Amino acid sequence: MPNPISAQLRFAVLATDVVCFRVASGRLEVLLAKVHLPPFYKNRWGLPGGIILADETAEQSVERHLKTKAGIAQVYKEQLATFSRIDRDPRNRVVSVAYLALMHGGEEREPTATETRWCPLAEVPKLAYDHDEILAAATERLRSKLSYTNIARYLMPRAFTFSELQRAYESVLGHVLDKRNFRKRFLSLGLVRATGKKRKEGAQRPAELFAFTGTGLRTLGL
Amino acid sequence: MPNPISAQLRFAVLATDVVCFRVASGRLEVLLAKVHLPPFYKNRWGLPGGIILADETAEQSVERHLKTKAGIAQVYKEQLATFSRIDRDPRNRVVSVAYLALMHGGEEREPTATETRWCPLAEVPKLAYDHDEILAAATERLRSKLSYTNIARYLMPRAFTFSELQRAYESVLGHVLDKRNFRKRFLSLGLVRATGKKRKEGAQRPAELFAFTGTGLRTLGL
DNA sequence: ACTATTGGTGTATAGCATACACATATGCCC
DNA sequence: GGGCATATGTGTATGCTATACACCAATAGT
Repeated sequence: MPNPISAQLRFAVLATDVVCFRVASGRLEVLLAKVHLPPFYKNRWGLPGGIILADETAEQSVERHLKTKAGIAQVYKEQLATFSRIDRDPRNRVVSVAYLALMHGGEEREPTATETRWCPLAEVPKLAYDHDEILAAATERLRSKLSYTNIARYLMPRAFTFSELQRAYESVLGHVLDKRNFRKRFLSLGLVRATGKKRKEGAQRPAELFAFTGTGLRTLGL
Repeated sequence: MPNPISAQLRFAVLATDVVCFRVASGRLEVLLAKVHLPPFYKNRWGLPGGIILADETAEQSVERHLKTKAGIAQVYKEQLATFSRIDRDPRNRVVSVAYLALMHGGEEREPTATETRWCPLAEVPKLAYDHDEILAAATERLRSKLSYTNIARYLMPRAFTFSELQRAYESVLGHVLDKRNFRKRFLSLGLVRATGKKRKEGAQRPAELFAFTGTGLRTLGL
């Protein structure tokens, strides 16, 4: 059952897929979207995404699909890679430009559609299409960029404690870090600054609140 | 004058472009292809590339165009990024998946078509489409990967002297390096091994020949 | 044998990443 | 109010890695 649009074509159709991460309750979560496409996929999960229209860029396509499917806007995005395996879509030839998107969990931006959900990375089921591969690429990109950029700023709210920041790192990297060295590194590199405010939360010493310095993504060691 | 193929479409056409580098005579060169497309471009230079067919992946498309336009095959390739600005092609909507390709200059693989040429990076003219931007991205990728991978292996022939390897680095990085530290680094990381052979070339001490160890791309510091 | 040219070698130093243990501020319970 | 539980916050010693730097060696040509 070839799709009538691409069946007449000698060329591929272009789409985008987004791997949107957040850290919530100290866990790394991915945004998933329901895929219902009998006879190939029945009630599977996949990444949100869709066609690139003739009058939009890949990035605009990502924005549109995130907004439409999950009510998410204004998040950090970067292009990941383009996936072009010939049989990656069982219906017809679709080439997909994949994006990595990051947001923070504190802001209570829950998906509007019931057809999307946040899923802890460790519990992601087998996904439709080649989305497992795309997710793996995104995870790898995020992991490595955490070490040599300040990309974590997009996973954190405006103000945060060092414990929260460290938990974000640990949940992405998958291993624990030393508290003192962690703190020292961020402060000596000037990546974060104290806001002067404190957060009281439960029966313990109040934590100082920090914010990332500057704006935008910064690559270290340049 | 809209292209008849894409004019009927709501969607973009997909293409590839390749930035193919080599080091020859101690300079970094890039492969250019002639673009003749009145009234937009008259005898301009651009990157080699072309359409992705319905039955080929992006990588296969790159291989096909490199082979067809310049007679080049069997080179290292990696995906760079996808360029989707709406007006990047003046005729119609074309989204391009750009690739970085590397080869060594020693092998005398000269372009077969007269419509392509090797151009030293420093002398590249203003290119057609958004190819300046693509070239800049490729240069940046190569420069940075040189520092944290053994990607230089694809710019070198099987056996080479340390002087040749260092000249390759210097021509890409654009600055000179210390001979002793350079050598020490490659040997202590086990990236290269001595072949035991020597090359006599002119009125000076013969140089020992080295080869890269292992196979494939290796990322350091893992 | 002398010269010109490129090849080849070692050490000292500074900066950075890592390992590691205890005191502090709060809320809660008795 | 005193003691306890919990998360916050701090400094030093050590090893490794990157860098800076100068001289001798082997050959070809004259």
